[in-house]
Amino acid sequence: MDMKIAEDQGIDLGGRVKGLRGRAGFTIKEVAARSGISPSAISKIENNLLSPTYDNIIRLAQGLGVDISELFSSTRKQAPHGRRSLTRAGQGDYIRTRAYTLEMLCSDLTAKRMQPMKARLRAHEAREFGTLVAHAGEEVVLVLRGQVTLLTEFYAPVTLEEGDSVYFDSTMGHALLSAGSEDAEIFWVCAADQSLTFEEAPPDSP
Amino acid sequence: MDMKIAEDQGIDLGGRVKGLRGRAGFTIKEVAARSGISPSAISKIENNLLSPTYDNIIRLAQGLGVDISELFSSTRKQAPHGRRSLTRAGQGDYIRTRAYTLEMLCSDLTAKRMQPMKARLRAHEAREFGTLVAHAGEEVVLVLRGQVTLLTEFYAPVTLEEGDSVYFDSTMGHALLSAGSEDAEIFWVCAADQSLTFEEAPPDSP
DNA sequence: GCATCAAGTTTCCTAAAGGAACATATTGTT
DNA sequence: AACAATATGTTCCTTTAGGAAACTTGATGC
Repeated sequence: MDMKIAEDQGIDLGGRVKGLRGRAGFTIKEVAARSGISPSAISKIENNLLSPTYDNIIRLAQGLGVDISELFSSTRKQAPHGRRSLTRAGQGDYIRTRAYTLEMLCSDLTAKRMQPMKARLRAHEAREFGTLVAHAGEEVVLVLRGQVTLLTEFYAPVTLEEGDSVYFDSTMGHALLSAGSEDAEIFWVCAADQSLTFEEAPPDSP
Repeated sequence: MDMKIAEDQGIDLGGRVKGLRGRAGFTIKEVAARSGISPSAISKIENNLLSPTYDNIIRLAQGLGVDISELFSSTRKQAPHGRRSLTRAGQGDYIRTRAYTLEMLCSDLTAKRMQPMKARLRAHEAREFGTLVAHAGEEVVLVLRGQVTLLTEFYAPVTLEEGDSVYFDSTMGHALLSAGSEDAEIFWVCAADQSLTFEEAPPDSP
């Protein structure tokens, strides 16, 4: 008696493959011919008797004529429903970098889609900053106090006044400076691709 | 004499994993602990000596803290690189709903990962609001002016003062009210997963 | 210098992937 | 009903995935 695999993760690749194949109107043989995988292996995959390797996952997606993401939980891991985190003014976690003093907000929540911060911009000149920073994701900035200069790789510098907001792609090099004599303060939200989803991956031990 | 695999498809999973791991600052052992895969297997994967199975691909992505699509080349949702949008104070697009007056910011950019808004909360009583709203995504709120009451499905109401911020999962029913006598004003960022990267999957019909 | 510890690799072995051929549904045709 | 037809499942077997532990390699003490 063979044991089923992979279903214990709640993924059910087999059902997904069977569904995609059925919707496309292919037989197992056809998918086998189109993918280069043997019919027997495809049958086993559909019955969750076999966990295909990386190479065969790529071939299988080709054979089914679907995007690879269709073979993985397209319903992205649903974040925990119903979380809430409150940070009172000034009560965040402070981090001091070369150019910024950051107050990380709601940092008790992990695996967030966004990271909100307040920042004091201590740099007033571009040279204080060094090179522009670039990383995956997108950012929103609202000026809370003072004037802010936004430097970006592909645009001329622009100065923001209190209440102004800006949205930009952070894969583009960027830096924020105080434009006035005082340090400016901003509200800053970053959306990162790869939120640090620290999740245990415990095999269910019976 | 071992042969390399998978590279013949031009995918180079190993290099990709190595890059992702390096960027995240993990050691092989750390990824092993986070993923539940043995260090030796991860080493082999990085050197293209082993093609991981479906289950281990999922675990590996978890261990690296990245989305599965990061491990496949084809499925790169291309975010436009280098966009920037500026909205001066008061110059957003105004939308008036039953309980809010919203100023949509940076609305000239489409396919954003986040939607920033300013909102005036015109409702002062829960009954003015009706039922709680719930939708996919996560939200950040910063109180700019006045006092705000946040009603949520699973928590007791809480009152926020100026400068306070809150993060919550918007799949949980929620509503925002002005707690003081004046209408409160907030900065509001919503992250929705609208990343509908749907691709044609045309079977070559004979 | 040697000892030590950490990061990564290799070896050895077992358990699982996956192909070829066979076995069993399932469906249509007379 | 029997008989083809094809579609799917199973068995047997070889190759490969992947874990445990031994082995490099490199950096840091003493």
